[in-house]
Amino acid sequence: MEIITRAEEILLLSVWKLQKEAYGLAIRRHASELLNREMSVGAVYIPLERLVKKGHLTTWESDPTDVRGGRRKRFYELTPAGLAALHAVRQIQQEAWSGLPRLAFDV
Amino acid sequence: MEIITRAEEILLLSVWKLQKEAYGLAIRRHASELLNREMSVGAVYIPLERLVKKGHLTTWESDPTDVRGGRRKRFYELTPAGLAALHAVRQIQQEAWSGLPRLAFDV
DNA sequence: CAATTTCTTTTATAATGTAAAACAAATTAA
DNA sequence: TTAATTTGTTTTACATTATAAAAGAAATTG
Repeated sequence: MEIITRAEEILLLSVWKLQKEAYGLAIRRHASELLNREMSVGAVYIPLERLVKKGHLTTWESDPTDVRGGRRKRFYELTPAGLAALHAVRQIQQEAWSGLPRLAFDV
Repeated sequence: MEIITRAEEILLLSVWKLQKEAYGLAIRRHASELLNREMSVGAVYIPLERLVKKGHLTTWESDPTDVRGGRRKRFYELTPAGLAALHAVRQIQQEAWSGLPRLAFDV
């Protein structure tokens, strides 16, 4: 199991969280909130495409909506492989954060 | 607060966990166990130096020990800034993993 | 003193992350 | 009906990070 990067983790979780509203700019907004800083456009679309190529996401294009400027969107959805990658990284996190001794300056 | 990468997180946590035995090869062994794969030598020493430069670790050289081949080691220790960076990333993780809806294929 | 072991540093390259610009298509307003 | 505005994606160019592999260094053992 190839371990995903933090950016990939945040993007996969954003797709998961947004459910039927998981398209580029919405994902960017949600991930930016999680990280407490504005992600650039490229920092979202490029990793998203990589995740599709890796099989962690599926993608498709919608029809335009009738809101002002509402052009066609590219939606994303988590695959079982993407979910497995998230579970794998979650497990590593929990292991890494367990059994830590006290620190001199933390007591 | 600049968010650390996953590799940096794993290395900082390894230093924390190893306490007085936190030197290059021992860190490599511990981090490799956490990740379930052998990290290359460069994948450890180069990020460690970066973490020192960023102020997340301090470092010093020991005297040689008297085991076979036991030459001088370079030790590392977590700084308060390094601890703060770990707490920051931990908080982001927990936020990102909360409130996730059920998935069709996970139910 | 040659071989072996432990350990760090360096080098070269691949992969990832990011900002900024360009492009596209829709609605609104003049 | 066309210029401006809005929403959205794609592309480009570059910086940073990750990694393997090789080299270098210093210790003990036979």
